[in-house]
This record gives sequence, structure tokens and C-alpha cells, in this order.
Amino acid sequence: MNNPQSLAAPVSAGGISIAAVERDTGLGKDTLRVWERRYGFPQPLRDAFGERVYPTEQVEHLRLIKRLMDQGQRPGALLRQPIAELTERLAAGPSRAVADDTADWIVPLLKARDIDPLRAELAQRLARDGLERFVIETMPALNRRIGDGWMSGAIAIFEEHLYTELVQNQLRAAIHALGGRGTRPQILLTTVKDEEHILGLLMVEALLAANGAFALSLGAQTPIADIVGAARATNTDIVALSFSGAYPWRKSRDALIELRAALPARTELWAGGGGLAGRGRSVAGVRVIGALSDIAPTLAEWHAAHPRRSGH
Amino acid sequence: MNNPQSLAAPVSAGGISIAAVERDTGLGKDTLRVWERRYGFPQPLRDAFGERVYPTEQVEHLRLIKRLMDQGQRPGALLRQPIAELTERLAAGPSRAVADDTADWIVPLLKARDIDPLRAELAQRLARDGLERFVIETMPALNRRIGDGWMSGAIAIFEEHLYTELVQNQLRAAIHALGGRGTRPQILLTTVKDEEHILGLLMVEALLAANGAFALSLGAQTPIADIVGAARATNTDIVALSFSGAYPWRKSRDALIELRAALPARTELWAGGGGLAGRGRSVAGVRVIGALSDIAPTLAEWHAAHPRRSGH
DNA sequence: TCATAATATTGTCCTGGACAAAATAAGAAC
DNA sequence: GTTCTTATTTTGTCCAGGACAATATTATGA
Repeated sequence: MNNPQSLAAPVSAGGISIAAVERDTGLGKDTLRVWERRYGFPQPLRDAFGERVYPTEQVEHLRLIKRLMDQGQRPGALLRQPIAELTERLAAGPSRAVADDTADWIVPLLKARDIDPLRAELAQRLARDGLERFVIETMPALNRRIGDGWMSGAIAIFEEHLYTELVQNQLRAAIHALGGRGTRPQILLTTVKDEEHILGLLMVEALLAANGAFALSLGAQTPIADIVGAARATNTDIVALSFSGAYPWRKSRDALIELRAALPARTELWAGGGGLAGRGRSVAGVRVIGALSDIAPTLAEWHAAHPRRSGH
Repeated sequence: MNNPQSLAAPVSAGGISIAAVERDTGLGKDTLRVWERRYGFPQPLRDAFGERVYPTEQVEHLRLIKRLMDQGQRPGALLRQPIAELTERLAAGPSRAVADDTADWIVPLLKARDIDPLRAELAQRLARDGLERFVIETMPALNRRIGDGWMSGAIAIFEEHLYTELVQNQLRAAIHALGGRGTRPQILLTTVKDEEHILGLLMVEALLAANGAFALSLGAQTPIADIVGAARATNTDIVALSFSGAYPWRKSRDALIELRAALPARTELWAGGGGLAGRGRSVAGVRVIGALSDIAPTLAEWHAAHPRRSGH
């Protein structure tokens, strides 16, 4: 108690706790423990109380493994490979590549002390490319660049926050400017528990708005029962869910099944985001949106299937 | 694979699995099990494999308990109470009072199916009262009304989300419209770890903007080290922190002390929000902003103390 | 070549024990 | 009375190691 130094930080110094690893990688606590038991990796240190402390490099390694698993590879093999082999596989993987230097400008701008040029640059690109292209092409490139920068230590957390904040403002302003009102279809947009991912949500909202569909966003972390309640109350045509890549597929699937069962049959259920991308067969009654660029066509399909009737 | 019906649904029939309860209530698996062991509730059934199956009513009960806990009550007492007692407590709530009927209009508008009138009403009030008055007078009344409504069950969570979303959009748009750039003082605005409270942050940002000071908001949950890093990097004059009422005072004090020690002496440190209001003596070197209405005067003071020099 | 059965892999659940962190109550000092 | 310490209770999360259903992979036979 008198020695805050020794008390305060099981976190910062050597590594992070198992709960933090779960949050960061999307791998469950049980999974992490059973991997350690079976494969000998990860092999966290222990703090003074015998609790696992994962060094940053191992978390990095785990993140790499998670990425490969999302591509369809199986853990048994991956966990026995040395790390060099893994990066190699990742590079070989589907459609990596695409020399991404189109987004390189963001880093120096973030690093500069003055934020006005950054804000201006973002605004200008948005204006020049248009909302749709900005969201589908520019932003993913930027996000990836920022993510990489963060992992390699080139970008500090506050700089990532700053980026998120500025882009968010741009998107919100753009959506606001489109100023749509109660058109059909009526869309409810949200994420389930444990999903933060505000930016992804906003990207979808922007794309929908660009295509004349104005979603009602409930923000992140809406419990399933409340999603159902909201859909009922607002007479929603489509409930759209977004899952980030860190969300375990099993969980998203369960959530979708439960939600599908609880929603009225006439309400469509759409799901998308990195957590579902590439997942072979989907859940019955759920429309999986594989990529951002699929949103517009899917919306068009909906319109084709629901010809406009007079009245409201 | 051949019998999807029987396979798929440990979910629907009698109840739901522990993972589903965790997702729906936000109570961790470990917590659910330890409550069962200690207090005898919840008391799930078991399926053929010995796994817990929670009946819907118990999930409902758990959700009620969670709500009371969010209100500050402790589980030990709640878990021993019969369900009738709980609903009663919920209605009683903490220190209601203050006949606040100026904000009563929000509830029926939220309840109505159509969101356009709500959006319009908010926009109109903002335009009529001006940003400053809207933030200082209207919004706190609305927030309180919404909070009360939620606790008493009159307002569903999704309606609260909806309100937050709409107000947020209004504020952001207003700030954006003021469109200020790199003026002095340079302010860094954020909350520390574990603080969500986005709306409060945005209110402060709006007030500052209304007074010609454009804060750089880092969003919520910035680690202290990163706040310091950001302040250093951007040559910040003032770091402003917001603490919600739910944040324990002890923690905010510690955070402020730590931050004060780490920041350069020339950087001022301001702190405000419900978590600090009324707290007698403050931390040395920290300026406590008691109420939203104090922001403008405090800012004026800063300007008086820092007469404008030519150049920047 | 394709469907079906046998086998291997893998994630989640289980029990029951432990203990740090948070909240509260009790006491001391200004 | 109020603020600061110090004990005591409460409460959430972690641990180990066993088990087994769900899923993926391989072998087998028509």
C-alpha cells in the first residue's frame, strides 16, 4: 500500500494479463490456457501471484496466428511453427500484397504537430473522391496503415485516437449533409456485446447513406434482447450487424442464430465485417455481406424485391 | 449435419447456454458460476451433458439485477431478494425528485416510432437557444430525464442509445460549423481509462468551441502515458479531463496526481464532471471545474493571464 | 467419383479452490 | 463534523486439469 510502484502495474512493465489478451486478440481465456497446455505456446510469464503475464511479443505472435486462422488455417499446425514461417505463410496468403503506399501520407501528417493540415487533407480527399469511394477505398487503406504503424510502434496510441476522431467527424458531417429522412428500407445498425468498432459502424452508415438508405444507428454493444425490441418498435425492414475481425466466429454465429430466431420473419438480417469475411457457409436466414463494396448491390437487390408502393 | 434441427438449438427450447447469458446480460461466465455457488442464484437446469441451461425467466431476473448494480447497488443483497422486491427498488431509484418537467417532451418523442420529428425538435432547440445554452441547460435536463426513464423502465436501452446518437450528431455538426482552427489555448480533451462518457466529453468540447477554443479530443479511455505524450507532442496549453459521476473519487484523484506530476509545469490541468463536483479540496496544481457554466469564465481567466502575443 | 464411417483436432464447459481488488465499516487525528 | 488510515467484508477473476461435443480430416466401400 505504501509502495504504489510495486502494486500498480502488473500491466505495463513486462506484459499483459490474460483478460487483456482475450480483448486484444479475440482468443478466449480457455483457449489460451488449453493451447499452453497442449502445444506449449503461448508460454506466459507469471507475476508474483502466479497469474499469467503475456509478453508483448507473444501477443504479437498470437495475433499473427489469429490472422492466419481467419484465413482458414488450423491452429495445430500454426502453433508448432516458428514465427518466421508464419509471416511467410501470411505473405503467401490470399490477396495480400497490393503495395499500399497510397496511404503512406497519413503517417507524417499524424506525426506533425499541427492537426489542421491533417484535417484539411482528409476533408479534401473526401470531397474529391466522394463519400462512397472514400469509405470503400481510402479508409481501409488508411486503417491498415494505421494498424500496421501501431503494431510496429511507429504510431502512438494517441495518434491513432486522433485519427479515429478526425475521420469520424468527417464521416458524420458527410452523412449529416446528405440529410436523408425516413426513407425505405428502414435499417437498424449496431453491434453486439464486446464489439467496439465504432469506426466500422460509421463506415457502413456512410455507405448506406450514400446509397439513399438512412440507417438508424444504435451505437455499439446493444444486447440482443434490445435489438429485437428496437426492431419491433420501429418497424424495421433490415437489421444490420457489424463484426470486427477480433470477434470469434463461433460467437458471431451464435449471436446471429439467436437474433434470427427472435426477429420477426419479415425483418431481414444482414451481417458483415472482418469477423465474417471468408467464412464459408453462413447462417440460415442471414445475409452475409462479404465486403463493403457489396453493400450497394445488396441494397439494390432489396429494392428490386420490394417495389415501391404508394402511400407511406 | 443431417439433422440441423436437433443440433442447432441448445438455445431455443427450455433456455440458453452460459455463453449466451454472458452475451445477453454482460455478466461473465465465472461470475455466473460463482454466484450460483455462493448465493444459490441463478439456479440453471442441466441438459443431457451436464451443462447449464438458463431458463428465460432467470435471465430476465439477472438482467434486472444487472440494472440495479449499474445503479450502484451491490450484488450480495440483491441476490438474496425475491424478484418482487427488486422491481420495487428499481422504481424507487436513487434520490429522484427535482420536478424536471421542462424536459418531459423528450419521452413521448422517443417513444414515437418516427425519429424525424425528434431530430427536428433537437435541431430546432439547438438553433433557438444557441449552442452554449443548449449544452448548459437543455442537455443536462434531458440527460437526467433519460436516465430516470431508463431506471424506472419507462425508456428502453435502445431508446437511450438513439437519443445519445442523435444528440451527438447535433453537437458534432454544431462544432463542425463553428469550424475553428488552431487557436490558443491549445486544449487536449479526454478521459482516463475506464471512463466512457462520450457524451459528456462532447458537451465540453462544444462549450469550448462556443467560446472560441477548439479542443483536440482524444476520445475516451486514453492511458495516462499517452495523454502526456500527446500533450508534449502537440505543445498543449491545457489538458482537460472529464470524470463521470460513476467514477470513484479515489481513482480520479490518483489519476490527477499522477498526471500532474508527469505533465510539464507550463501545461495547465483542468478537471471536471460529476465525479468531482462537490469534492472539497482539490489536488494541488489542478483546476477543478465545478460546473459546465464555469468553463467560459475559466477560459476567460486563462486569456487574461496569457495576453495575446503576436505571432504564435 | 462420391457418399458414409472412423478418427483426429479443437473449443468450451465443468468443479472447487484461491486470492487480489473494491467497497464498507471502524477508528484516529486534525 | 470532516478527512485520513486501517481492518474487514464482499466480490470478480484467475487457476488447474479433466471431460466431451462440435468440427475437420482421412479412410473405406459402393
